[in-house]
Amino acid sequence: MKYIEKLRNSGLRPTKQRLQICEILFDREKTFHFTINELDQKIKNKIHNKISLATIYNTVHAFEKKGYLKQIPINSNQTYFDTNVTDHHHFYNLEDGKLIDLENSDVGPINIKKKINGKKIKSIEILVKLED
Amino acid sequence: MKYIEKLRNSGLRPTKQRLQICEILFDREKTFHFTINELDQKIKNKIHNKISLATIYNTVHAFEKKGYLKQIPINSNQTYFDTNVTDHHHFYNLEDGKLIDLENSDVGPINIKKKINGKKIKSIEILVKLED
DNA sequence: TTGTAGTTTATAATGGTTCTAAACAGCTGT
DNA sequence: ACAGCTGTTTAGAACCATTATAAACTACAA
Ligand SMILES: [Mn+2]
Ligand SMILES: [Mn+2]
Ligand SMILES: [Zn+2]
Ligand SMILES: [Zn+2]
Repeated sequence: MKYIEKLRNSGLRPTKQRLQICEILFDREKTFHFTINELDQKIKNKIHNKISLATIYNTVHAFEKKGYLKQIPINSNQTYFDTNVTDHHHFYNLEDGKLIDLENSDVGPINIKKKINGKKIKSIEILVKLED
Repeated sequence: MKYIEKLRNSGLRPTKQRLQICEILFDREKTFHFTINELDQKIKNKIHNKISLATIYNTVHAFEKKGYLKQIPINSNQTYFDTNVTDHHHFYNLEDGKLIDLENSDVGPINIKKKINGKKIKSIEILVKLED
């Protein structure tokens, strides 16, 4: 399997559950934006054995900590995660709650003129809300 | 009281509780960013009668609906609200979870080049995360 | 003053997330 | 191959911000 090495190199044991979750999360062309519940549904549809919800939470947080996933700041009752861990921006479709990536080339240069003493910028994220 | 008219004009009855919450929220020079719990604490410190937590939630949501407050998209276990309802951006201090306004003059023009068919942009918000 | 609709309140319910602790499984050394 | 260790999975409980409930209360118009 292609994820065994990746997990081992991160200090994570390549368990059956983690490998299956890796396939669902990372075997895709495009960025995957998801909530834990959406991931849980995808797992139920695509694999035959059961993975407990606790394991899904554990795995997502482990992957986040290792830098394979990141959270997206959205006001929702559920936390959104992103398989695209590069610095990038989002469209947020208010109708269906779905996210679309904006690559850096899709956005002109951002100039933050204000400075805060003793602080440095860690990230700059734009959220563009869309309506009909 | 200066808020009685404002509330009546919005179709909200100017109750004692709402007027007291108005004073805490809006009698200030600068933008107030807060969670429900922080507001609850401020209320406990500044007024003598009790306002139930349910009323605080009800009032904040009523004010949000009327456009006197808005939510800020932040990943936190609590929802953040903002008394500055204009379109503006934020610094987010990761150390203490505090928000600082960025006026539009603090940020250069933002150019979103990508278009989504049949959708129009409702808002553009930048979140600048700060670290030491 | 009286009626009505809007509001407040204590309390329960909801639901996403985290915790617990016992069973289980991957890995290292023998 | 086996033992032993430690990391992982799991069901279920706990947590806690938020929302729902429904009864008491209140603003206000008639
Ligand atoms: Mn996390
Ligand atoms: Mn709301
Ligand atoms: Zn993304
Ligand atoms: Zn603000």
